[in-house]
Amino acid sequence: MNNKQLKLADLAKLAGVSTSTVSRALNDNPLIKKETRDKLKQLAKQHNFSLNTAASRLRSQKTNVVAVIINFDSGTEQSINDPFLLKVVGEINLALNKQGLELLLSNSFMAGDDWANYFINSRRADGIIVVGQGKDPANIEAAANAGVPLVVWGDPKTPSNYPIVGSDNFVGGRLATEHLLAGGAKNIVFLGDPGHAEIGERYRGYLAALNTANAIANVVSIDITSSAAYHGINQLLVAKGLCFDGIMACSDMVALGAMKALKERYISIPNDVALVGFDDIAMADVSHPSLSSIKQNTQRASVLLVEKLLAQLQGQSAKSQVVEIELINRQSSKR
Amino acid sequence: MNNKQLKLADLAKLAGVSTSTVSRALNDNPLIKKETRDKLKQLAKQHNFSLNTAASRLRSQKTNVVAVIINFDSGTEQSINDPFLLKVVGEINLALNKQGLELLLSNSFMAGDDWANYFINSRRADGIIVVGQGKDPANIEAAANAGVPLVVWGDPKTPSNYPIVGSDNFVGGRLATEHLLAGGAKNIVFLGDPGHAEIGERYRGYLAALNTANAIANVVSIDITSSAAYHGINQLLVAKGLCFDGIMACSDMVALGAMKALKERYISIPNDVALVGFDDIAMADVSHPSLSSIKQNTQRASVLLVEKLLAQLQGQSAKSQVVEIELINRQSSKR
DNA sequence: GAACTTTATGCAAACGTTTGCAATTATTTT
DNA sequence: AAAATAATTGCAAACGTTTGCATAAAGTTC
Repeated sequence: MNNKQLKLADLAKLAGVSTSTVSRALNDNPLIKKETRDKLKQLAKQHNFSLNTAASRLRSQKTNVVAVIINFDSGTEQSINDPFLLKVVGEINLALNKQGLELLLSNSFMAGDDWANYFINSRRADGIIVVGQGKDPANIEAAANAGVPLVVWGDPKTPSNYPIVGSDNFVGGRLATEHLLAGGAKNIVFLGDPGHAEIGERYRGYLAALNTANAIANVVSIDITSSAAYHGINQLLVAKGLCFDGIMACSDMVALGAMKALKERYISIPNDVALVGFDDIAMADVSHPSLSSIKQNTQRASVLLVEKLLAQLQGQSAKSQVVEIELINRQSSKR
Repeated sequence: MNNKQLKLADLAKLAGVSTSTVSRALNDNPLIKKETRDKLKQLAKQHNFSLNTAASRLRSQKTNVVAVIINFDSGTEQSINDPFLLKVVGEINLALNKQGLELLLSNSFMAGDDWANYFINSRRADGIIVVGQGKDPANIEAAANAGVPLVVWGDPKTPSNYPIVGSDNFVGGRLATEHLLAGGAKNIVFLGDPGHAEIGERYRGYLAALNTANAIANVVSIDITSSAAYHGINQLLVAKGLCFDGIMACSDMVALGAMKALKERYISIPNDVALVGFDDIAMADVSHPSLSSIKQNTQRASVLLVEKLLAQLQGQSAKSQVVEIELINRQSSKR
């Protein structure tokens, strides 16, 4: 390795041109003759040169970095280890990279409350992708009002002055519930916290389906974790016995926690209780019985999120958008 | 929001001091009187000021950013969506934040082959954490030889000139196998690719345990994905019938894929075939039967990784370190 | 109270790019 | 062939911090 770090000026000297020319060449600026551009790029590669991004960012006021914030409700035990959220982050990473953008992974612990300040004013990033609306949109709204390029993964139907991309949670909830009803379930428990935006929509979808079928709602409001679900269902069984024959879970992790509780009591799935989850994480297919689920198209959503952020970075505006969902029919609901 | 972005000089003018004083104050430099420091910090907060990191990085030659590279073998289908890898990233994120460091999430697609160049020379990050050794350590070695502060999550026993933190895979493999043997299994399949460093160690642990018990080895070499495991076990069953009564899987995802294949054929777990996985991901506890597994202490490992990286950033050296593992005994191996 | 040490602050020069504008060269038009 | 236009390249001034050194103020010693 070279002892001292090459800079633009050194490269320019080597090539016998000015730094401006090299800078432009490396940025593929058509002002520079194609021939010269290619020669300089090759020289740079040859000498293992790479631009100092700090200097570049300082001068150009652009970072090519996007901050991704995993946004938790303060009350939840749901953590950065949640498989679905991490899956979304993984997909966003791929989508960003495809656009030549880098991903600064962050969370409310680092960023504090004033995201505009922490990320944008400080030139850490050009824009923000928020994963999860949380119960309190104050931070997001503040950032959006400050004019920060910002997109959110969440419930697209929530009125907002920033674009939200997410699944059609209402339809998802309805589909799942209708599917359970069609399978013969009469007493379907909704397992999850309707106070959370996305889950609230799923809940309303659930209610709509029940309403059409003249069935009665039954909510067990719990935190979005599998262990909360496990305990929630356990408690319900202890308190009231097997008073239900279907569960619409607000997430697959929650569904799996519920399944565990049922299996431990030798309650048959799907015969005694049918179950549908939400998210279609890898585990759903591998669990036994395999878990029927509403599949969220995270890949498509991630591409959309990045597109909409890019649009904002270029001064255009962007709207919320719903991503299609799909019922994945597996064993846990088969009758 | 203020129309124009405040800079250090503006703040200095407001306070009636020089920019140097403000800069030092905000960096908590003891050269500045405590009283002045506090006053200036408060002023900064009041005006929603935040340092331009681009300028700061340019001048100070430090970024406070760590690049995390998810390092895949080129041949594998294992993806950024792998729950275990993402879990590790999540833990590393927390550990970094605790030290005031930020996390640039990357992968070989963005970084190319010359990591020293892409991350360090370009001042994108001060150091690198590589998650996964991959089969070919060339990129890692090149970066380490270039003097880049670097740590790796992987098999700590692999000889290297860079610190590797990871579980005691040999002992893990041995423990798992001994556990299966103790449960009465005679023909234990090792499910995984021993060519991979970490898995190779697990395999050797498996062999050691078999050796002591005079049992015969049987390897089904597959990619580290649950679907590869599913198909691998299916094929084995088709080809040779139920020729085994135990499976030591190289990961939980792999174990879950195998379980699915077994259950579909109504092979009882653990009675006909006992199973132990590796990683102890969330799913292991939630699956049915719950999956016995070798628990990797990712949290502790992440803290160690960050510590060792920090040491290198401060010019000290750091050694590879083994993190304790633990057998989590669940239903899939109960006899 | 002069000479020194200690403490607190300011001056000004970097850090390595990008980019508006000027300058040069090559090409076309008259 | 001169004039006008187009195509390339270079000059030099930013971008907003940090930091070595100089300076000023305050405290200590003889």
